[in-house]
Amino acid sequence: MAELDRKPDFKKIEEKWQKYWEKNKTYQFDPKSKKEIFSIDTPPPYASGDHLHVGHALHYTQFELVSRYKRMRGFNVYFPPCFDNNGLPTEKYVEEKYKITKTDMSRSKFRKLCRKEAGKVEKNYTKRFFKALGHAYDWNLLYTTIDSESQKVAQTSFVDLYKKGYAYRAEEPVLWCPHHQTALAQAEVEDAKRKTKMNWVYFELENGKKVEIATTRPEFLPACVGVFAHPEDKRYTHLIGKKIKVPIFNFWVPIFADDSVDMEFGSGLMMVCTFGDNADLEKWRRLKLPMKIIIDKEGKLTKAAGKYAGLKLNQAKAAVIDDLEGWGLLARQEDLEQTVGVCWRCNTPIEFLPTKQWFVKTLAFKKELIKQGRKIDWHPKFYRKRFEDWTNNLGWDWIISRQRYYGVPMPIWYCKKCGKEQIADAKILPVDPFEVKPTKKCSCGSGQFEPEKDVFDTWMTSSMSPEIIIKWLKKPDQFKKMFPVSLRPQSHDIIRTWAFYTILKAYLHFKDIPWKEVMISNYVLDPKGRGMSKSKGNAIWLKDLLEKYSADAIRYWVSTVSLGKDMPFKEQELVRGSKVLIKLWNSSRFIAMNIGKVPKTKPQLEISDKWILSRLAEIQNSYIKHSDRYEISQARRILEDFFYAEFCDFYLEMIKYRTYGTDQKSKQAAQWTLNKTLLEILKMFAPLIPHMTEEIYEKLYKRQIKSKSIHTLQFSKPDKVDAEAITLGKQACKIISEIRQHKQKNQLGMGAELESYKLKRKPKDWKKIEALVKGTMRVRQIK
RNA sequence: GGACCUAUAGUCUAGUGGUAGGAUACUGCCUUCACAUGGCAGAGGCUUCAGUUCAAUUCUGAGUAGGUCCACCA
Repeated sequence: MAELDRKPDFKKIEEKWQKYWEKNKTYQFDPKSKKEIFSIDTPPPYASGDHLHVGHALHYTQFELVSRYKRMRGFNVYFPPCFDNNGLPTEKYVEEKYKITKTDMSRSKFRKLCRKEAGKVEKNYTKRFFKALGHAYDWNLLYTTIDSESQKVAQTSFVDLYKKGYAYRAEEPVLWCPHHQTALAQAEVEDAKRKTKMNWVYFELENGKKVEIATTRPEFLPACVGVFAHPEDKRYTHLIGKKIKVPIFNFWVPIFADDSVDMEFGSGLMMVCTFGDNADLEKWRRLKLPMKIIIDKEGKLTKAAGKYAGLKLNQAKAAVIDDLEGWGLLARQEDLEQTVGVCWRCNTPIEFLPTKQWFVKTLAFKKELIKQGRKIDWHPKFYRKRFEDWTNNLGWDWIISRQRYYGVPMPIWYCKKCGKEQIADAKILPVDPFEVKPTKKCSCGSGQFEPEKDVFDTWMTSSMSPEIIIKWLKKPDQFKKMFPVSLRPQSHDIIRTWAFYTILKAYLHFKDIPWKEVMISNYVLDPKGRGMSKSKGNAIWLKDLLEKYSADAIRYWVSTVSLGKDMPFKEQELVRGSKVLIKLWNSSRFIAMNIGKVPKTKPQLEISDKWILSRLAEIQNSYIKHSDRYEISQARRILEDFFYAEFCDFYLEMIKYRTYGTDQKSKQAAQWTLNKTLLEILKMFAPLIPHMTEEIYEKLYKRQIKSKSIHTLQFSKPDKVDAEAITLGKQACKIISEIRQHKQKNQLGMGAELESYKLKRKPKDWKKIEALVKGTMRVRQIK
């Protein structure tokens, strides 16, 4: 065995092996292998900037550990890297970086710019993130969400859904972000709390009397289409069916009765406008009220709002309140805590705007989707409930069209004459309808078409990620063999989007589940427990950590985190990781110095050897049991406890008197046991700390084992456990601790020789461990 | 309003129907013999109440606190 340096140079070791793995294609998928395939539907990181904080490191490393573990469990691992460079984030990134808006240039020019920028970011990510952390991707399998194969899959998916009657176009009020000026899906709307004012406004009745109506959105007065009261509200029953005059605008609207009105809220009278909020929309739909639209796509008021036309919503609100006050129509104002739906990207409150959009039928399949969800193994399992809650509560079909530039084009044209849509033939996909014309004439006979301007919702592509990674269209045989894929790792915030849409698509296309298992990972919070982000200024950057700690130490920290729990980031966890690495190095160094030539055949083992080998077997069993359930942190803890508290603290001390001594048989038994135990320990640590274990493997084992890398080895089958050896070993450890305490109390070094020692209590089988204890603690006589 | 998760030393974390294990920080002792980025030792802890039980930190119920999702939000 070769010797190890006194101190390891972490950075040098890391760079060396990162290069080696790349050059040797250590993690390449082997399509010819007969091993069972384990495929991972990797989450694509947004290539929209270079903000890499420890949260990303955690998220991506958590399942990267799994890929390494599965490889060593004997699977043929299919682990593709990927980037999401599609959709809004990229578009916004480019707009911000160049200080432009997308309308400043042509669509194709803008898209080129987006691709260029995304490409730069991807390179940066790869080098400074995935490779710097030693991630075991097969880079040949790289995909991005905007590349032509992904576009083809997304478009093919749409064409298939259209043919099956699951995709339809309709004009109706949709959730609208005035900032991004696009329609949004329900999943893209989040709640935000804010303070606002409740305004008590006077409306005038037909008899000239005034009544108060409370509203948070007086700017919507011009869109008022009715006033509602509860049918049992005695204050107002006499008004039902009569008319009421809207202040400032002085038009009359009817007064209706409806159960949904809360008598306690406000004055008990509710004004309904098209569309101030969900409740308005609901009543409009149910009661077929008229529609008065007073806002445009930018969130400005239209001509229908009279003198307020052209103002933005919040300006209009201020102006209306001013006028109400000036004319004595404002009874009073109250502070109010309000929750509003906002765009998840820009926090702009969403509005309702009727527009023509494409939808995918979703509401009709709620029951089936929940059934599909139950066929999938969720880790941890309680997240399945969240999927079901979301599915049960869905109120809208999925809007798949977006009014953006950068994204996958929708393969649709519209007849200029009759307006009928023509969907591209599956054979010509991917297609940009701006660049290609339909081959067929419209059924009305016209050959003149208008291309669809909208692009797909980014989830239209992402929801097909299992199909994309295993090449649904390019390699149908492979697809058949590998679908559903093995594992989807993802974070919990996108269960309602990514997980949901992926399950939906697999069902609509194949009546199947997309993956067998889902692994939901955590958020890293800052040390005070808040979410980490660049904008909050509390992010801890990976770059800074990598300057201070080794990649393996960071990976070690990841392996301490349990699934399903968000955790605040604590730097002290990295200190522990660094210590474990040093301990592993030093113990290996000690073994290398003492091991000499390893006997080829199994020698006659002594009691301490049998003890540590039995314990090793027990550890191997539970390590595998936990890892198979993705309980990486439990597996790691069991392994680490064994390595520290039994292997280093006791076994290595137990064999010193034998390796330094003259009894060759005893020495060889110790060497044989050391050699085997350390190798298995290294293998179990290998997925967690790949650089350090590879370095030690190279120095100590490469010559005796054929494998070029520890990472392509498999875990050995655990030996049978010798129960007696375990009991005796435990007793020996207990007695050794007792003698250590004695030496400590008497201010003796641990290596000091003792003439005699009297045990507190002699165990039953003392004879079997007497020599071991005496030798280890250097005591001549034990009574 | 409904649902889910969590509650263990200053901090982080394991575990159990019967004396709660470890890390980190703190204190003390120990440097020829792998390791001071070390070894050994010390001090310090089960959210509250009720129930089941010979016995509850563990099981059951309720409460409290924190986190999360959904609904409501005129």
